[in-house]
Amino acid sequence: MTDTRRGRPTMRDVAAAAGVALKTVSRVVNGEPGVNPATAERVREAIRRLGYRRNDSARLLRAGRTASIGLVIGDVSDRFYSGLSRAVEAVARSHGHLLFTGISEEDPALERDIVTAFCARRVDGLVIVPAGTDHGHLRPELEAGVAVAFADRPPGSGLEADTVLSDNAGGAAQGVAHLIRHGHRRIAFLGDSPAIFTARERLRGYRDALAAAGLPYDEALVSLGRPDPHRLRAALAAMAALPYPPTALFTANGLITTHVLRALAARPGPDRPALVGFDDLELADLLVPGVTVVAQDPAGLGRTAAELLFRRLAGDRGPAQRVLLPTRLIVRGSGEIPPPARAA
Amino acid sequence: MTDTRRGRPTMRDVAAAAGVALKTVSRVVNGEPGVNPATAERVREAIRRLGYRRNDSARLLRAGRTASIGLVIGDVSDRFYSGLSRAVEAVARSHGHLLFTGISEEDPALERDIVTAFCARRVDGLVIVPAGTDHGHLRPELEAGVAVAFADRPPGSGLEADTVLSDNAGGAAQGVAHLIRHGHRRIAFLGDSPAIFTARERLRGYRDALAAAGLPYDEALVSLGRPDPHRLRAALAAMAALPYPPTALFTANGLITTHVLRALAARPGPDRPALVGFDDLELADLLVPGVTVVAQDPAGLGRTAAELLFRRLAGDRGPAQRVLLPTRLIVRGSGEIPPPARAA
DNA sequence: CTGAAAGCGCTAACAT
DNA sequence: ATGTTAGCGCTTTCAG
Repeated sequence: MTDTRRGRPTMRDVAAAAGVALKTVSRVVNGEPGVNPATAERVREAIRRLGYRRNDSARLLRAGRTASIGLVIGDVSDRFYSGLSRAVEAVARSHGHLLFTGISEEDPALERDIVTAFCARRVDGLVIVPAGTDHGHLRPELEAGVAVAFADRPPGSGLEADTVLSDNAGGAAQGVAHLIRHGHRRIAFLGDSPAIFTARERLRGYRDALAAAGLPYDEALVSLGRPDPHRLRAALAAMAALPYPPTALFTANGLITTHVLRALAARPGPDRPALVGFDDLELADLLVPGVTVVAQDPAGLGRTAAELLFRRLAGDRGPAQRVLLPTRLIVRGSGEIPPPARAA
Repeated sequence: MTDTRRGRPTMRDVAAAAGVALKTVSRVVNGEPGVNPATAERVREAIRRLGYRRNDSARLLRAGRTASIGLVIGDVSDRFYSGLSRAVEAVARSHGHLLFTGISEEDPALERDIVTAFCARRVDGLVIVPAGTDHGHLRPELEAGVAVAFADRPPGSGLEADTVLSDNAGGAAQGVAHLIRHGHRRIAFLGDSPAIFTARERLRGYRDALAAAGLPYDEALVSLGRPDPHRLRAALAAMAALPYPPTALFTANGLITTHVLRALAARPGPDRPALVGFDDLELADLLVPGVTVVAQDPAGLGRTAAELLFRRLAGDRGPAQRVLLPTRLIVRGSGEIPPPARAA
């Protein structure tokens, strides 16, 4: 009732109320030594009466940093991104930083807007899962001292920055080799658009595994493009109509795996192809057969990227690091279906 | 090379470089009228040369707001929360606000810490999915003008604030009624701890549906507690050992549904109970049978809460609103299994 | 059209 | 032990 002054009480108000100087209030608020206990109590009393809370934005402006970092991802509602986010948030918290989250919808222009907005707020650092391929606009920020770490995909345009990736090629190779080990010789690859780094890497792993087993690379067994149900159904139908259809499928990301599983369920046949997917799925163990996958570690990507970031913020000036996180093959049944006798 | 002055260039630097006053730079940067085009060009040139970017944190300190809001959720890596987050982010963006995300891990103390940290930064508003039951600490913030909206669960301790909820009781009643309609008379309820608002509400819906059908409420068929696999398996076993075991299950949240599905899969019997779950699951359509669920709309909760928040920020001083969002029954098979003949 | 001065809320540096 | 001054980077008066 007394304080209908627009807005919240400031240190100045507290000082006036307690009959001391501004700086004394500051000392009490920050627990600095050199304040007479009685005075301190008077100040605390005033703080309580006025409901004073320190304004950290103002404090940090003075300090020249913001104790906040920005995270840019494609879509929180995706399992992969949300696992990554959670880890970044945890690391940020443990370092006393707040986290801004921005969603790029995998749109390079939007990603750039978000990054710009974060930098305008002077975030101390950025963790980016890049949608764009040109990150030249970040160079001035880097030079100005903003720490940047990339996760899941490397930055474009030769920017030097810490980067944490899954072993996409190795994981895909592992998955394909698993199918080969189970007797398959005609293995289809259903992947995302080759414009996407991880998609290219996984395709590379597929080719590596084929080559290592002395199997030919057959373009008719490879379909790349947006993870669209129609496109995938058409691709599967085309492959099924081949003289020697594939006996196994490698689906190169989680969304593709689910769409393909739906397509297979919609057209149940006697010779169900084996399937190994990249990315783990919730309930994958409850499907029949269970879905064998190459799982990556989204939380590990986020945690590692954030930790690299804070190492930079702590003063590390070493050369940019590139960390590769291993993947893990989870055997559940779908990848162990043998090829039909006549096709083996 | 020229500018090794610690930190980034400021308006003052630009002014010096362009040979104008600070205020003129401010005018150019903010597109204010009343600057001679030639002068403006000189300023722009200096901005380019120095790589100047306005510091929004400083600008906003002056403006007395932060153009940011805080979101407090239990766990981004949960489907429900991530859908909600995504919606809140979108609304924040559309209003030119940045979003801080804080993860409470459903821990009231942590929630409070996060809220306090957000308020110390002077966020303009908060969207909270409350874990705590006491939100008295928010009263001063509300009085200071911070807008607050609650989502999914109401605030504790009689705080008056906009709240958006799912129709938990109605949805649960709908799911249970569906089972009753399919001939079930002994329906188990497997729910979360009654300490949780949504768990209580869903239990209420269960009882309502039973009452509406003239069926008795049998405590032996109700199990409440943490969504722990062991606890749930034990509960299911105890119910199966009853003289008249349940012929259908209502699982009151997504996690419980998945644990129960796993338990049922591990012990396949002839008389598989029907099942309806609260919360939709990814791949629920691909299980056999498909999982019938009562789906809520996490994005709707987030969007609505954020919109209410921005309405407040736009000046709405009306009484606190409470919005109830409908749920939707999705029929997929598990909820339509009839009771065994002898039990009907 | 342009600029000087004051101040947002706070802290660091220096008095007293 | 306490207070004064200056200033973080910007915008809002108000004067020229």
